[in-house]
Amino acid sequence: MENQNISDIIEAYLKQILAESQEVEIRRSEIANQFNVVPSQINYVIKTRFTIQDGYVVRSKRGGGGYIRIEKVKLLDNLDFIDSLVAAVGDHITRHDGLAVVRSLFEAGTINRREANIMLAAIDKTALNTGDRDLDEQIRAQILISILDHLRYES
Amino acid sequence: MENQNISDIIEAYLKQILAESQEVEIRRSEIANQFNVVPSQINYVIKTRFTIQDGYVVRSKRGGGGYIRIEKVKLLDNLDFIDSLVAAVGDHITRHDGLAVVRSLFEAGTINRREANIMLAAIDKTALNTGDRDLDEQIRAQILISILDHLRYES
DNA sequence: ATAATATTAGTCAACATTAGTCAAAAGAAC
DNA sequence: GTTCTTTTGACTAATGTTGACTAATATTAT
Repeated sequence: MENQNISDIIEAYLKQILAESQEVEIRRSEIANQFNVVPSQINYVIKTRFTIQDGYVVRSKRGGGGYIRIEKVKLLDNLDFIDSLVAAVGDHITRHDGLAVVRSLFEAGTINRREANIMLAAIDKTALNTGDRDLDEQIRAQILISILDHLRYES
Repeated sequence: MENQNISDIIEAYLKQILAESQEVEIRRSEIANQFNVVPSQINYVIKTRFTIQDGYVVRSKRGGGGYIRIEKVKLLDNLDFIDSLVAAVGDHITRHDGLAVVRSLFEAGTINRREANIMLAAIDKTALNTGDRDLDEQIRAQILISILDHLRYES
């Protein structure tokens, strides 16, 4: 414990605030200054220690009055299931296999029919049609994973 | 909260009036004066926060007795509403404006919070990140229109 | 009526102020 | 000493602020 690196210390600082208040809002440069590190180290801390798998959702805004907001969310009981689907999606997925992923979610009761239809609309050939099949499959994978990550918690 | 930018404050001021009275009419220079900004900042606030995607219609007149009028759009029925959103999306749309479209659907009651979050996940920067901004905006538009078309006959 | 002037709002580009990305360098763990 | 993690900083991107210039409309003078 006496040999903590600075990232661990910043992590602990933020989590201490989160233990009491559900959400922290910081100005990146202020925290960087406070701990005497470069601003981008705050991004590193967030990227490695405040992921959705850890139960945190991060939003930010640039420009005047910009901020980084970290929110503690309640993770659902479906983590292994979501993890397995994320793994199945990988970094490329065909329409056919994408449909199977959505169907799995529906059959598991994770999403209802309306939600399934929205997902399908987002990944069907109307939506994804760049002319480059490989690119379409890549984007389809990213869309699915982005949605799957949102299904990990209540919002 | 402690360090809001002035544009957010002006936005909140206008929306507070709109919450009670359906329509605001301002004199640009008066508001600029009241908040101690240059007049063109009022245009910036309107352009970034009171778009048709957000559900607002803005009319103005120059010259003596000039004004800017902001009206919260009355949603006729779902179909016209979706048509207007499809038109607003066009063939390119930024994340900012895409978010406004989803928010409008939510506020209109066309979709619920869960559905809104799925839509947002499908068009956010995690999902669309090809490295080519123009392409991202094109795909974002296609995804939104694909979903909007589904909502048309589902609801 | 027409022209000149005054009074509004609109546009656009420069500048300012934030956060994000990425890869190289440094350090720690094994 | 090889690999993984952390630290750093140069560059990028998003958003907000400002002011000079333009455009539209109304009012006043002729």
